[in-house]
Amino acid sequence: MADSEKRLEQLVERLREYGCRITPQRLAILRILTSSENHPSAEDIYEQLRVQFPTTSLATVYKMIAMLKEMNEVLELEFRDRSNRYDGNRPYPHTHLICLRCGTIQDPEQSELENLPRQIALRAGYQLVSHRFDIYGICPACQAAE
Amino acid sequence: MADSEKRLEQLVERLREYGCRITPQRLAILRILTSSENHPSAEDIYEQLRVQFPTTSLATVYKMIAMLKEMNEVLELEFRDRSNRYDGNRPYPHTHLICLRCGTIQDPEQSELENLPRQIALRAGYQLVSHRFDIYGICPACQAAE
DNA sequence: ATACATGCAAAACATTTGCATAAGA
DNA sequence: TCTTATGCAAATGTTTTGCATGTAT
Repeated sequence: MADSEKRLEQLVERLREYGCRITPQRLAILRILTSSENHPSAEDIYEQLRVQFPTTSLATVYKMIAMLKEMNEVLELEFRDRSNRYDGNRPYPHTHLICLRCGTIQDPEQSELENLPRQIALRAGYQLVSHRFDIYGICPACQAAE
Repeated sequence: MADSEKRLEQLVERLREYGCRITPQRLAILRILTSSENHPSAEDIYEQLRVQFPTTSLATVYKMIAMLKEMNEVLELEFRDRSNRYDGNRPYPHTHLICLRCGTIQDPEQSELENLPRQIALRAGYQLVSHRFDIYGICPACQAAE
């Protein structure tokens, strides 16, 4: 898909500006992140990475993610009871639909949250930094399967 | 405060119905939870509990929390990078304002999310279970202090 | 009396860190 | 060449679990 290739090039450029070396492992991680629509976990990324780099480690994946977080180029969705999940295509806060059965995370068509986070923050005197809006439920496929 | 006492009695009643024993430790944990406006962590609860029960353990706190979660009588706000935080007064999903500097968690006056989670879930064919709406920023006190 | 709760210690588990080796620039 | 990245192993920190002892009912 053209979109994910464009995003890949953009990320490579940003890494270069940032003074990072473009290693084959990093390129592969970026490719996995940008071509992924399903918010992979670090483990997911690692599994895919091992296809090309059988001796790679989870530490490499985590170090790359840490770097991308620092650059605000990946969105981290934290879960204490499972692995964190990552979105390298939309690295800004946005609404997520999360299936509690199969673990799928998708972005709904529209979300109309608009500037609610800003309004609420402002009203309470907070300086807005970020927000998180997750909707948890059972996805259509899991409903059909039960 | 009358509200928190009423909530406490309600919880004790629910525990009894559930077939749980009302131990002094459990009563104290409930008291800490219901009288707390600042979304304590398990550690916070433990520290307060130790005042009355110097030999108590974190395991006791966690086991009690697990029981209350099972009964849907406590809301757990999960954070991977810090401790989870708990709300025993409003055990249903609601909007949170979270200060990234001092860690305070408060509930905004009004939130006008209304039935947005339900609408979005429905539109995507999901069966709604729960949601999470967190707004992260810097609270007024921390802004003044910098 | 007896089933359930407590509290200690050890386990679990994702993520982070230290460090020697490897390899981009 | 020389600095940065990799990948192994060990550490971290919160939450969970096992089990012997204690206790509410």
